[in-house]
Amino acid sequence: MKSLDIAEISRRSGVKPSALRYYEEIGLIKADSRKGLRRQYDDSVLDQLALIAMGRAAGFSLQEIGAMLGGSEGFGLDRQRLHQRADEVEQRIRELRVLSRALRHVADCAAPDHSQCPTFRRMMDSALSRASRTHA
Amino acid sequence: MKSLDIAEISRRSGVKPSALRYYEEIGLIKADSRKGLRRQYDDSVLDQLALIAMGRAAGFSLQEIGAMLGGSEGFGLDRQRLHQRADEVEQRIRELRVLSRALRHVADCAAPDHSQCPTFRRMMDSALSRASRTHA
DNA sequence: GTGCAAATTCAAGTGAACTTGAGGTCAAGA
DNA sequence: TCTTGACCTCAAGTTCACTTGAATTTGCAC
Repeated sequence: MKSLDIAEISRRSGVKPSALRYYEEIGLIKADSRKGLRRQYDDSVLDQLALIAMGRAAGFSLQEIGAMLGGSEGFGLDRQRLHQRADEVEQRIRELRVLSRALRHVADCAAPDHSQCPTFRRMMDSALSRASRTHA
Repeated sequence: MKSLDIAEISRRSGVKPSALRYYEEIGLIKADSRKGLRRQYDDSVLDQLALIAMGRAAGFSLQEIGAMLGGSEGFGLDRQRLHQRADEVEQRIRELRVLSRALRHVADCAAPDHSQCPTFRRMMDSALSRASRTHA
């Protein structure tokens, strides 16, 4: 359980000190002690920060992420909700796979107008039908 | 090539009229005509909007998305860059897979402190080593 | 002990992506 | 023709996630 200062945490996580203070302010992470005024962190915050970054990448707000990670505090940890969140992430992954394929298609296909291309149409149509179910 | 009004586009895409006007303002989409003042859209904008939504989900800014989709305008379309973007999307997908597994793990694992759990540690360590390569 | 680079707080500022509101226009149905 | 509801423009406001700057404090190398 070694203690790391804010600069070290910042260096290892890629998150700026100002952001680390902000995360603390909104209750996402905490420094386990102070050396004078200076924050000292347990290295487990590195895990937390990695999860936070992934959560952000998945499109969750910091509040939502806080609810997921901090759920264990004060007796919470809604396991069903967590699986639901994982489902959302997997849905997002499916979207991104379509996007990746679409980008590569556009990069490779000679057709000037992709809306006519049957391959492209097939991709978009399946994406669109899935999307309409989502925001319906 | 049927024309749809802004309400219909909004309904089918899930994007609010105000956002559609905003997208037009920044050059992401365009209405192909006006009926009086009112915008009339070609239904191909539905494809574009779906791609925009996926791009947003992948974490790209509207400007970046504009550069990807609008590249064909005025002779651009950097195919290599597009493959590079697809690579980025696939990297993001890998992150999200880790997140999904981490969430399900936390939901299912009885351990109170996951930083001790070897399964969890393995996931996080691989994620962390990949992350450090990214922001190094 | 002295100096100073690096930390701290707190308030205000920033950029992205929209939304809202006020005031005006107009297509279409009764 | 007249009404009316949906659309328009343009400026200003909002939220989120931070960043920046000013004023202050302090751990640590010398």
